[in-house]
Amino acid sequence: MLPKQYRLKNRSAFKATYRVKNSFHKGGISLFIGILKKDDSPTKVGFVVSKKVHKRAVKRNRLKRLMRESYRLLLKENNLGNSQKYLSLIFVGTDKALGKSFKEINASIKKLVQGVQ
RNA sequence: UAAAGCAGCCGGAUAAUCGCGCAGAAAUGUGAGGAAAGUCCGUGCAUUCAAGGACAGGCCGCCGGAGAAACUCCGGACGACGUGAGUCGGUGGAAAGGACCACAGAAAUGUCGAAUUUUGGCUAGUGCGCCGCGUGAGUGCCAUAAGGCACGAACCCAGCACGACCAGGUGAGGAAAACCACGCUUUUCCGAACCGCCAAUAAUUCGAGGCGUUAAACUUAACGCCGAGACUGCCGAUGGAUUUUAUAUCACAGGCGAUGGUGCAACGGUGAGUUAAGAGCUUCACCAGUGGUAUCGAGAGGUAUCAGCUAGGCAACCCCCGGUCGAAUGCAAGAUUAAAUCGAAGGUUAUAAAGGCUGUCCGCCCACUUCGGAAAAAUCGCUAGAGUUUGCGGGUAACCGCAUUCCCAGACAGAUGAUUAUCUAGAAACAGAACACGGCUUAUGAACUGCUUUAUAAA
RNA sequence: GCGGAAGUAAUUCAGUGGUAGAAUGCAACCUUCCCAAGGUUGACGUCGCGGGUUCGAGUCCCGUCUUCCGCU
Repeated sequence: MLPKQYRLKNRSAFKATYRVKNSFHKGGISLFIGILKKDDSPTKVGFVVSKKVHKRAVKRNRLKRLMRESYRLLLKENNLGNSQKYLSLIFVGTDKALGKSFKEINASIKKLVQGVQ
């Protein structure tokens, strides 16, 4: 789990990020990007796995934790590239990403983050 | 030894690195389950409403006990299944009444028709088909890893038209819509009441049919009664006919419904007696049910005996009986603080309308009431409880009592994770708290333990 | 978290405890010089799954799985 200042909270913040309609897809994971930053506050991140992806909470939590852990490691290495210019990011997991190992998830997240212009 | 039955145990461990929630000033402590699941029952807790009355309605259903309660648990009774250990059971009433019992069968619980009373009903259907980010076989194109895009029969379907026939018609009054027309207008819908028709049930009456008795005298009358009942079935006592006068024959009257057959089920069953053959025979014996009595048991019920009553199934269809339930909404309940507040409709004299009294009606209440939209922050509720561990006592048990010990998640885009190595078993199943608790149901990996039964072998 | 509905042929839908149906699609044949349309015939079903009640269950009762919808 990330520290609180990096977390995207609040329903309206999620709505605003989706409304920008700037998204990339890779390996069953979608990345939604919000608007550009104006001040120095840290980039906030949300992780979403819908109930439609799988019925069981354990499988959904597993995917969310893997995505979160992968992002945390990249943040720690300071290897996030241009993505830190934006105010908010949302990673959405789909049924294709379900059941994949940490290595595969990590590769997808890395490509997504470094592909941001 | 093998195969079964019942019960129990466990729900990964260790190390390194990088992380998260909560508490705390910090050090540090602590952090998913046996089912946290399904939401199938039952509680607590919270808010709103409840003058009163009537009627509906839900749930439960062998007996005793436990429990806050329960579609809960324990012990027992009875029934069913199993060689057995055991397992399963929504298990009151069919003699208050109604419905249903296909096919087969003579017949499925009782003749047929009409009238009156009562109750219910009085259009089915066919064709064309709006809308729709509704469902969508199939087809085409692009990509060929997944897939994406387009077309799309048919169905659902607002509505429109036609409308057979087994009977519908008149219509006070009310509502909505339309207008060069504002009307004693037109159209559509609802509809009290009346007339008529159809169906059903019960009661009564009448008729038809059948049987018996009596009378007349040869097909009628009077009185009484009425569940049906196949077969070239069985019988031929009684009455009759025939002529061969008999121990005969008769698709004659009549007697019988045993037997055969149908079916899930045929009016308790089996055997004897009686008889012309038989039976439903106030005949006898045994078995089953039912009722009475005695006795054992706390009771469900068991046993014995007498009566001689015999009653189809279905209540997991309606119903009856007994018991029980204030209703609604669920912690996103709700409380406090702060901030913000737009539109539409009806009423504002009274009535009406709308709203409330949270199943319905009567009855009562109200003067600001209803509906829709937008925006949503913090704190509390929130976890010490029908609690956990161990021991003793009571009880067959469920469970209860006393003592002792411990404090053991509390989030709000939502914590308990990732990687590597070793081990059990080269790969650990099912599965993640969201107010709490008691049950039920379902999912689930590997290894192990105890008791019991049956079979086989040996001593 | 709470509440409601559905599951029947390849598809969309009927179905009063008693032999599972309709339309479209599919297959074969007829018709035509050929195709379409039309006509005739046929295959299509564990009534989501598992128990129970009943002589008999798609229908009644219980459990379970899946899908969809609504409230917040």
